[in-house]
Amino acid sequence: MSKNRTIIDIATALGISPSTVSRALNDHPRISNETKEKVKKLVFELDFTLNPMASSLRSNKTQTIGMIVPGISYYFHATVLTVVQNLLWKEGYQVIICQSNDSPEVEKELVNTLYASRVVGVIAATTLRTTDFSHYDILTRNQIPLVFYDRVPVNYYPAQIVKGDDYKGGFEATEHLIQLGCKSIAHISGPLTCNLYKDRYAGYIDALKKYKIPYRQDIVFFHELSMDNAVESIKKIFKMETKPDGIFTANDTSAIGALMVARELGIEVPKEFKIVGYSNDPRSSIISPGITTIDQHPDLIGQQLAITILDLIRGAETNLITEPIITPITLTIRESSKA
Amino acid sequence: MSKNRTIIDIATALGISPSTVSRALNDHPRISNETKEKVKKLVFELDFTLNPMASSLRSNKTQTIGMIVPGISYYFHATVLTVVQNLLWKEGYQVIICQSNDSPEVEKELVNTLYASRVVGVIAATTLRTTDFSHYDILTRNQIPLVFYDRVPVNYYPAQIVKGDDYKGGFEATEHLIQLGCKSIAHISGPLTCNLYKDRYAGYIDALKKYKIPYRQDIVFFHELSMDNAVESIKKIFKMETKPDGIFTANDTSAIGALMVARELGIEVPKEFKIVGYSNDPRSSIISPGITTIDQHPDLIGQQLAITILDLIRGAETNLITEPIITPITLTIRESSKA
DNA sequence: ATGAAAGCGCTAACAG
DNA sequence: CTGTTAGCGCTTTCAT
Repeated sequence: MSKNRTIIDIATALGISPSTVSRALNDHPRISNETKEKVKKLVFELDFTLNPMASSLRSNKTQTIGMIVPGISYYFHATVLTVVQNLLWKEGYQVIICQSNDSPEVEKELVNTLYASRVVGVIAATTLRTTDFSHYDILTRNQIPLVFYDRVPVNYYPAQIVKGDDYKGGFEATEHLIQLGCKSIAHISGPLTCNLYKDRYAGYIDALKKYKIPYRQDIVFFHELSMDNAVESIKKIFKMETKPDGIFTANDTSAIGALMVARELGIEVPKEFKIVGYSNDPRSSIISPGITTIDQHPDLIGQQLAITILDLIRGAETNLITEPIITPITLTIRESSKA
Repeated sequence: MSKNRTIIDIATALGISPSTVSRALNDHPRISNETKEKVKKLVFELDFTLNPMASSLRSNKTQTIGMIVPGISYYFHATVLTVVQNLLWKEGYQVIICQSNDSPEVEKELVNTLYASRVVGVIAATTLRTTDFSHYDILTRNQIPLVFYDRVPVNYYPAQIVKGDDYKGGFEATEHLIQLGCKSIAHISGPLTCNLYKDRYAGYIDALKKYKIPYRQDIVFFHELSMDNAVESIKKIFKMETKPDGIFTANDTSAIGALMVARELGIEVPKEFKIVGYSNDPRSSIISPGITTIDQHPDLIGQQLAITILDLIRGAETNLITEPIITPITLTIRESSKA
């Protein structure tokens, strides 16, 4: 194991002091350009890098940003992660990705570990069932910038929020079905404790109101958005006397479930029954008929997250938390909702 | 910002020395159980955690493992990452995930940065075009455990390898088509510089040989496995005088492409043309007809990776590199290859 | 614009 | 089994 070089090696080689080398490397203003260049040249030649542990220990600051997601492999989060990680890496930050596996207990532990690791910022999508956010207090209390995205606190919490326009998504999905002539539109929603479903549901309701379509409680479902649950609900729908002629589901898995049940029962989509999902999961474009869905543009959300956390970290003195940042959505029309 | 507690606070509160606290916390063998418990109790009560920077600086060891992947959002890698990250986290390691975006230059930079970060181990899937692996030397030269998976060095390189059984996958896919009665089987492969495609291709060849099916150069394609490339190749196939009656593609995207072209041209799958893909991408089960494919069990690969890197890290003194570890694959039969 | 000196919080010899 | 003493490599006063 070749012993690592230190700042002292650079200093002695150049006949200057370690502090000067340190300052040169950190672009300290009161160091002559001449010295800076001299130092940087040698550092480059020797392929020297500062020991990040030593820097962090001394300055009590890391270059690490924590990111908490329910799971890496969900399409939406994977895409957000990809963008965030790439952008922050370019800015010299390590991103440490943590998975809550949708467990509030694990989430709590993750926050503590991230805090103990002295991260300089945290980006988090909470679990579906997190209603108490006090385990994040340790961050806010210590002025560690915190940005929530996607699944965010429903009530006030002193952290920045970045999220897709779920209300608009719900509204446009429903309006689209109405404009296609649907008279009775079912809805599969997740639990209303989660902002995502609350907002999409609100959009659904308001679209119905706008077009004076009566709300039918018997065709609106609230449950975890798994395939099994979806299939069960859809089957109920198709057994009703007055069947709905369309459905808006709060995720694409449920929409796929709806399509499968319809196929099984010989109900023609979109002719007899129209479907709109949510998220633009890759599967929704592959299945036939393709499923109309709301694209949340996870890449845009990722970009916004990177920008936001960097702003907060760099301007940490001033309190920069603003109103929630809402990113746009796009209704993506496919065969499942053609006229 | 509440000042963080140190080991000294614990020591003075308990009337012992900081080194004893340190040793107790690190489960040093020559510390009395009594003292250990006393220390751990207080540490628990105060919610104290060691400053990882200080520990790392002093011991010149981190608790960080680097992982290099082409991209987080590829289904296969996302699944592997999920498992690896969860398992290593449980063992007290941070995983720092890096994306090469399939660029050898970026990959090189990542290795250097990980080395500079004093990671204690690296897990890597190289880019499709990495043929020179010398940028990994900095790790092996400094005895930092290195495990390649999926895309691995084709020639000898002194690092552990974990990979799916690509040869067998290629063989079984092809044999399956033959047993279904196919007389002429096309193949879409990636570049043979990459072990994945080399091995799958070798399996294809050997299955043909075993069943005495002549190799037709005009129906075997080597190119990047994108949808566009696949569509182009398949169109060529269907224009031929003697059309093949089946195809084995080295990934699922190409298989989906094949299915789409067939659908467009009114060629019935599986009746006239049978398709087998590779990877068991979620899309392959959703599309209709469902696509027969080779499941690589990314979760098993992830488990094996976690076990392997931990072994290497913990037994770093002895050189533990073994022959490549080959994980099993499973032929997953769907409608695209029914008799 | 630069240097000298102190010390971040911890672990590891070296004692005993 | 435990305490004492040195640093790990860097940044940051405080000097000049």
